[in-house]
Amino acid sequence: MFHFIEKKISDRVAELVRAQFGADATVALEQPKQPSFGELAIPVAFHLARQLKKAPKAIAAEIVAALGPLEGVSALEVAGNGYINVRLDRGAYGLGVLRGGGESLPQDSGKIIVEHTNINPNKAAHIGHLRNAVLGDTFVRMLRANGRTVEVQNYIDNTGVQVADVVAAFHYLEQKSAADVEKLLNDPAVRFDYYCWDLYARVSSYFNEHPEALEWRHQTLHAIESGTGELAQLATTIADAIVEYHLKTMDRLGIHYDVLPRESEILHLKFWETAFEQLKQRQAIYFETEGKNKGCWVMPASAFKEQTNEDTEDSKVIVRSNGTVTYVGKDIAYQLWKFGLLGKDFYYRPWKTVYITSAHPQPEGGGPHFGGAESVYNVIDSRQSYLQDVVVAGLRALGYNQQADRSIHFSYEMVVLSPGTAVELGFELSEEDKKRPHIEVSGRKGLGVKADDLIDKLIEKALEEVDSRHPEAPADERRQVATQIAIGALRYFMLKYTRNSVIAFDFQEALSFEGETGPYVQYAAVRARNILRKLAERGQALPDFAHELNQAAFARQLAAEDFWQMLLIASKADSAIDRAVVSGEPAHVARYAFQLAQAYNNFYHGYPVLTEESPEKRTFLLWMTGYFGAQLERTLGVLGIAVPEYM
RNA sequence: GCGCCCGUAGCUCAGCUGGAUAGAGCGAUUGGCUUCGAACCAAUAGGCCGGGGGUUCGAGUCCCUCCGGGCGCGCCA
Repeated sequence: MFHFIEKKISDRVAELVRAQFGADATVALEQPKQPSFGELAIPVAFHLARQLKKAPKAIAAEIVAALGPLEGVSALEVAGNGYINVRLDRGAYGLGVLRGGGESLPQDSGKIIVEHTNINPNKAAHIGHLRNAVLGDTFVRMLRANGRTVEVQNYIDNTGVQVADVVAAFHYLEQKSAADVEKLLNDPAVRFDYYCWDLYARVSSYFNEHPEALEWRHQTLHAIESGTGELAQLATTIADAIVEYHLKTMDRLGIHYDVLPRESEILHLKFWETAFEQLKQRQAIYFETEGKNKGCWVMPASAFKEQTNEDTEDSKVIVRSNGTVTYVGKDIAYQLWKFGLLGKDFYYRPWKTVYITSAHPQPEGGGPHFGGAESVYNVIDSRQSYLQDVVVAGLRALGYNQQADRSIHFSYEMVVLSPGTAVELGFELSEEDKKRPHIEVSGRKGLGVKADDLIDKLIEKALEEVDSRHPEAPADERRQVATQIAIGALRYFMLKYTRNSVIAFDFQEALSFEGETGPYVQYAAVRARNILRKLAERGQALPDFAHELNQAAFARQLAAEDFWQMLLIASKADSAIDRAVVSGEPAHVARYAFQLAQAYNNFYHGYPVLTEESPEKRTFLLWMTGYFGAQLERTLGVLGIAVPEYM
């Protein structure tokens, strides 16, 4: 509702400013510093002051005079040095909310692809991957809540070095056959992704000590690329198994995908070759004949760097002198496909719970269509921004400027461990590491907190609490509630930080259920439900709000400043989500959820609903309870957090 | 060396395209359960917004510079 009014006023003022002053000022609305100033502040007079060479205060007064009465607005006041403060008509506003006025505004504008998770299928997922997946998934939910059409992709690099290393480790280091690995996979006593986690760390350190063993990697990569032989078979088995583990881990967090595009298909369907032709034709890349990049196809640095000293040394190699393509090259091809610009498509088949790409036509034919989006968000950590710039430059060099503008690197900072946490996990730190403010999570070193371990730990902690509060409840139900709380805590923890803030992971903070946490918000939602449940238990029916609450009743009840402020906050969900979408910042939604919960907890504490004696007030309080509850649940839904039956 | 990010309360972080008196949570101190269950609420203390210049009617926010920290800059992905 708030968002609706906001837009209406903003549009109206912008129109007037154009007509009255012939100026094109952006009419952004602000929240007044103090609630007593009103509900909205329009600072437009300040922006006009410079152009018109007039005092802001005078301009503001002119605008107010020209504006006349506005629907839903009870007063416009010039305040401070030139603010226009807006006071809303409380009765009309309350009634508008009750009638569901302007809640959702459908605004579809073409398909948006969001790619996230993208974990190398060679080991278990860790907290760094969790941040990626939770950010991506929440952004998807935000977009959908905003009325957009979204396709979720999780890219699987099943033919890369990381997979090859684990394959080599099984084959050369452990001397295991494909049958042995198969046996290991089916052994219920073995967590295969955890096994690979250790194995990957082991082989990485082995490579460090025995550089000559790197030949294993080359052999394996070669075998994987040819797609035949035992090593290739082993790679497929391992990568598929690990991907399945990742899907299960993410499923615990409520994270799902539409399609899993795989590197192997990009290879076999020759996506790169097609892109290569385009790049050569448009002269986006050139064949280097001298210098250190001699014999390579390179992209000139001027394509992706702001300023360049024309030094060819800065160019980015796309095709190596041995004829193989780099990761960035493949990524350009993949990005072209996402926009439907490659002129090629994958084949798809259902696999587990999603669609996965295939190199061969499927018997049923038809099938789903993926890719061909209008804009693309790649959720990738900020360390890869340089490479993402190169990919975008590739699109631009091909003349796809619009698509380049709509290729968004949805970047975020990494998750690191405090030295204390690293020690707690049983890692031995070098003297150098101990001095550092934090330690980078490293799959190669096997240094990190595994996603499933953290989830399990959170569930156990939540379960202790649930057990002591609800000993009478069935055990499986208690576990269900504890799981929802644990996931709520984890998702919120990953979302409360803005994207470009480094998260220094700390168990104590992550395991907290109090204060600014997911469970705090869940608790508020549960409390609202409890009141309504209690009402039903007493055999009382919910009033017919539309019938019993008219504008005058709302005006009377909302005259109380407390109620008015509470209703305002509760009605700002759309506004908060929209702002978060525009700024690409899921943390804004998390923050709003917390503020909403705070407001509700105040309401809950200050105004006993069921014992209220005044009939009108009681009806109003019940309505507020329902509305708060609905807004809390909706916001939590956008955050991917469930509301437990009880807490 | 070049590029990007960060520096705000003891700790962890917000602060929307520059706007009115800089905010939360945790921790600390104090108070509140008579079940709409306290995973809560209330109150108090705590700040040269890293330093210095500048732009502006107005700067935590923009520009320059310095200091401190992180991350990139491969014919790895």
